[in-house]
Amino acid sequence: MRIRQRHRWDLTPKEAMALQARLAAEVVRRDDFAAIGRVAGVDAGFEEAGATTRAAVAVLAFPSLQLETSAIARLPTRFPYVPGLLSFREVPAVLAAIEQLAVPPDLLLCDGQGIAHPRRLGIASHLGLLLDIPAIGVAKTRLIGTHDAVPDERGAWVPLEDRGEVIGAVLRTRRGVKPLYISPGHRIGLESSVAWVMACLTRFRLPETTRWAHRLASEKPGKTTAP
DNA sequence: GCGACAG
DNA sequence: ATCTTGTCGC
Repeated sequence: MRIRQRHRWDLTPKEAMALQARLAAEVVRRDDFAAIGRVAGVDAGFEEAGATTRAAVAVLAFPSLQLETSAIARLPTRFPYVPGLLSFREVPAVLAAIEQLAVPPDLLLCDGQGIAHPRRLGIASHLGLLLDIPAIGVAKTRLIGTHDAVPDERGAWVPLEDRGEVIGAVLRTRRGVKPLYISPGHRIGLESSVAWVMACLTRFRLPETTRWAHRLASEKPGKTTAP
């Protein structure tokens, strides 16, 4: 799919923060999509001690959750990891990977936060906005916000709050494991976000989309089901 | 000034 | 994220 460049990427951390504040106003926090038959997972890994960013997108058919297609892109890393500015480090490579897809996915599950972010523009919101595709943030740990204890029952969740606003959900995807931090990215509400993440789970802590994307972005090459 | 801090 | 072996538990 072709992607329209909406802004530059060679920004200073200060400029990046200002841009986030502007883009956040455009994020749609309610369901805005029709039938979803293809769900994609996106993630990034690093090679050569961080000099190269390797992004991957894995497209799964829904509801079968069978891998339909995937794409990988490698780009020179040009932004440091700064809490709150993760998208400026990973999104360029992710866009390069998604650009290789013939058909755009109907829903994106991103590694990281959606609106559960200081300026309400985590990587899932930023990516969803740039592609104009519904997106959900699926993070393994917390960036901001407070919450109560999560019942140790698969599917149980409690609201994640910040400054008097509910910005996400802390979801137990499996008994006995650390919960996931789910937050709307773009064009989807909180309850739906939780429901879609649950719908992409099988027997593991992470949804299949995320597992595939992470594998493609970080697994050492040369590994194959050899006899 | 002192912690917290997605990947 | 990444550097890395064995080990505890279902």
